Amino acid sequence: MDTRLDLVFSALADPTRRAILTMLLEDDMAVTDVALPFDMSLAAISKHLTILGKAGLISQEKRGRVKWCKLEPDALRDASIWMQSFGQFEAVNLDAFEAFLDQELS
Amino acid sequence: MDTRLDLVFSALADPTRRAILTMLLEDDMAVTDVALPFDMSLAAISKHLTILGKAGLISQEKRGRVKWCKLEPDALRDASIWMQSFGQFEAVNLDAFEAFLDQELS
DNA sequence: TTGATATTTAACCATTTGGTTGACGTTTTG
DNA sequence: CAAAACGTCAACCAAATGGTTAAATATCAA
Repeated sequence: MDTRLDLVFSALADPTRRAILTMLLEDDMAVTDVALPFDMSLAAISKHLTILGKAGLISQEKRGRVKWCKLEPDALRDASIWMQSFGQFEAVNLDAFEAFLDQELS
Repeated sequence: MDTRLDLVFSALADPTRRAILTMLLEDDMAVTDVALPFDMSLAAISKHLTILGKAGLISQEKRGRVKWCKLEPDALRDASIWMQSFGQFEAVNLDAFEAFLDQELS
């Protein structure tokens, strides 16, 4: 019986899934388009999206034959709060965020 | 080749390991004492501590026959930044975000 | 020195994970 | 209608994960 926190952290533990979330930061996307930049089958991406969905990190809505994926950043809140309890982290460092984005997108 | 972020998030994905970190929030502990509240062998706890150590979330120092475990909250910083960024900039598109960054950094 | 305490290592096991391919059901398009 | 596009499902596979027990290695105490 996984808790929500288990699901969120293990979803985030995979670099492909983090890359997907980063892509969705920009805009909602169809499954096929999400899969495009990855050297991996569509079925594999579909599985990753299911995992992200079960963790609550994205939602998926089917319109016609296209299934749209949408980031649900609220799901990160509990996990973020959990982590902050461990440290006196300063407010988000934007330089660091930019550096991470670059890294994730490369 | 795991990145640091992979290691941190997958370390956090296990409830036993999160519980260990919570215990260490209070004080440094010996391995045996860490293991005490868990219904699990000492060897299993030892493995969990190794995983936490490789993620940089704890450090271990041996004094005599006792190995002390110490929380290293700095390791959470990058992961925390990564997560907070999603929560904070949910609706942003990258163009707007970059414009915001330019303004912020000038 | 002998024995107890602290911890890791090795071998093993079941389950989960992350990937593949191919077949399948829908929806759109020609 | 027939064909293409979108996405999932099922079966399979190798590797990783999380646990076990038993043996091994240090260190401390009597």
